[in-house]
Amino acid sequence: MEPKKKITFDDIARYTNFSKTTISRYFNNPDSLAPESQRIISDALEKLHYKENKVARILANGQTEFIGIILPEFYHRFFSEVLNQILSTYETYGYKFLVFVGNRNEESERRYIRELMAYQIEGMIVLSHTISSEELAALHLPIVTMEREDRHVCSVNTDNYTGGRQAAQLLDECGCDVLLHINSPTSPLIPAYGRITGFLDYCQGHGLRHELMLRDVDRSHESDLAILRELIDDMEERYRGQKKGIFLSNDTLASTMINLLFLKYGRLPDDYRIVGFDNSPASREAIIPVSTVGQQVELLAQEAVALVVEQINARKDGKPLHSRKPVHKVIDPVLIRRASTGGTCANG
Amino acid sequence: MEPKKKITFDDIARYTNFSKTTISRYFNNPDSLAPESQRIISDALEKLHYKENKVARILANGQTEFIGIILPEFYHRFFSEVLNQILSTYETYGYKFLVFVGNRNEESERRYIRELMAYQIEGMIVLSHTISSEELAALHLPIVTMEREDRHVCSVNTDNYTGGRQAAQLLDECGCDVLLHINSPTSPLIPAYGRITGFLDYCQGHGLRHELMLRDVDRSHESDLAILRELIDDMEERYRGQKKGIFLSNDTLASTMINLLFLKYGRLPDDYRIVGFDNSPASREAIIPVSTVGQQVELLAQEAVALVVEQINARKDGKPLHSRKPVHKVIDPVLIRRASTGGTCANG
DNA sequence: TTGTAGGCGTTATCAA
DNA sequence: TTGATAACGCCTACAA
Repeated sequence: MEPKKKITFDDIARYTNFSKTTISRYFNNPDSLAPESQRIISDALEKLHYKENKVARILANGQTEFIGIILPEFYHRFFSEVLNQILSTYETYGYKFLVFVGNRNEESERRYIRELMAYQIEGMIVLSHTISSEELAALHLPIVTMEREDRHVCSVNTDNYTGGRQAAQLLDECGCDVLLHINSPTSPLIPAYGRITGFLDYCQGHGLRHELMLRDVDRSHESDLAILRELIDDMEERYRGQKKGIFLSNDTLASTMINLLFLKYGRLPDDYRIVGFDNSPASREAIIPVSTVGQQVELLAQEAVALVVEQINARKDGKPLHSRKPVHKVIDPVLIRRASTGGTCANG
Repeated sequence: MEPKKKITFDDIARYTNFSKTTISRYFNNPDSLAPESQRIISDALEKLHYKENKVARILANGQTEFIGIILPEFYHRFFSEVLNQILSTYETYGYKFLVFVGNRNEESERRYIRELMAYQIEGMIVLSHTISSEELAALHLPIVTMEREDRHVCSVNTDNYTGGRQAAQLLDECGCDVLLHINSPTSPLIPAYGRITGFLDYCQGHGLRHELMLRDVDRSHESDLAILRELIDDMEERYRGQKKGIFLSNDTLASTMINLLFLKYGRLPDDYRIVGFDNSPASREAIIPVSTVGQQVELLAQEAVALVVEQINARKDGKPLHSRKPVHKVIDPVLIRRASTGGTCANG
């Protein structure tokens, strides 16, 4: 009962008086075997405690069933949640995931990619952003990116632009006198930039007083505290007595903002309305539940994997990978109204 | 320049007039080649755009450099942070990680394990808890568990018992009249149970008035809110006018408790002292920074991987895996004093 | 310092 | 319905 030596098809073949080929068929095309043979082989596998070896199978048929994942970091819940949802698709597609977290430089990310290629991954999902989509496309591999520059590869992203508009609209409906958007300086090539343009477009289109406040947020909680404190002082001076609608680039930041106001006033003052982005746990668990533009992370992840798998299958059918332009799927955001904008009703 | 066909050692050998063996040596033992030969081969690799194939190498030498990981879930930051830190050890050891999240039943977890074994993983790190350590040990594979029952396999865990004592001691030093510990019903086989015994032992050893409040917390934020509200009412009735030191089983719960008190009183009342567990971002980002028994997650992860790698290496040296009893490494918790217990000083 | 030959455990191709 | 044989791409004695 000690499984010292590995049992191979050869052993099964010898034991059953079939050939290796037949054993292989038992796994890959069982119905081509006589029912009786299937039983015999099945029994032998049991008796000899056979354990399959996918490495050998890969070498023979080229299908690793591996998809590589490269994440930039784990600090933001968004990334760990995306990973969680991607991993969950194992139940649907059976693909296994080789995961790298590339919180370093360009060169180390190239090493990750080289390593992934060496393991013959069939596709890749990229959320890190140091490698250009052009370079990624040159790998000639099914690739899907999320939340990053994606001109030359397929991608799945939240409709950030609509999200930005929704946030502005919600604050507008709350009867705010001035709409503020706090974000970090963002490249127009990155999907999240749409939050800014969506916000601005809505405000301009509706003739709303507004202001874009770009600061270096999201570096650390401590620096965020300092930055937000300063912004609060600034706002209270310049918009004294006016109802301020603040749209922050993520829920953690929004929650921090609410905490600061709470510390100052013992409650969320009535001349403040707050909206975050993501619908992360932070928005639900904040001292005041935060209204937020929710990303459908589960759907994002599912579509990303689906899009990679699609490309993998197309390729198996001999279709060239780049016959058509890259596909950019867009997922609707879901506006979630909570207490930070006056509860589930929208009338402030 | 289209890399249609894969370049193999054969191609390089033909191109350079060396044998396949020599090409192989270039990768595995380059110094056994003449410097001139190295140059020639190196150039050829460049010119032909060779890309290594680790699957073939694995089949030949048996070393996948894969470590399997099974996590129970991703909701608690602890798990995503552990994963993050485990993945980061790639830079140190070069092992790649195949990750499964087993938020389902026993049978699906067995499927994960079977899949991992099929890919010839060299070791495994297990944080999920549906499969007994006995069954894990029977895999005859280097295994390390964390935060779960570990009688028959190696493990790395925080010294939860000491953590429980530290929490109690801190509350004691704050001059609390009564010490409360809120936790969910926990099996004594799980390391986290030590938090309870540590807390109780300290209280009993020092003759402190105390109470253990076991409730079904951690199911969802909403139910946690309801449970904690009830507990607050209960405490305020039974310990009216007394200084209450509350030790909660994790930072998220502690933060929620503080939020509720804040909502009730507009501040953290002076007759409350709060301590959490983990030192997760939630403790820093709470409206009042939460004192906490910090887990050294980076260290935990490093030690876990180190312990797996140790076993892998020992095995390569022909040593039997179970020559000795399983090793249980214990990592010290780090008490972090913050505002929820009156700031960095311990005297309340 | 380099080469020859066999093997790793499957799958694929042709036959029977 | 089943088999024989040659891949798959690399590694490892053993030789030279």
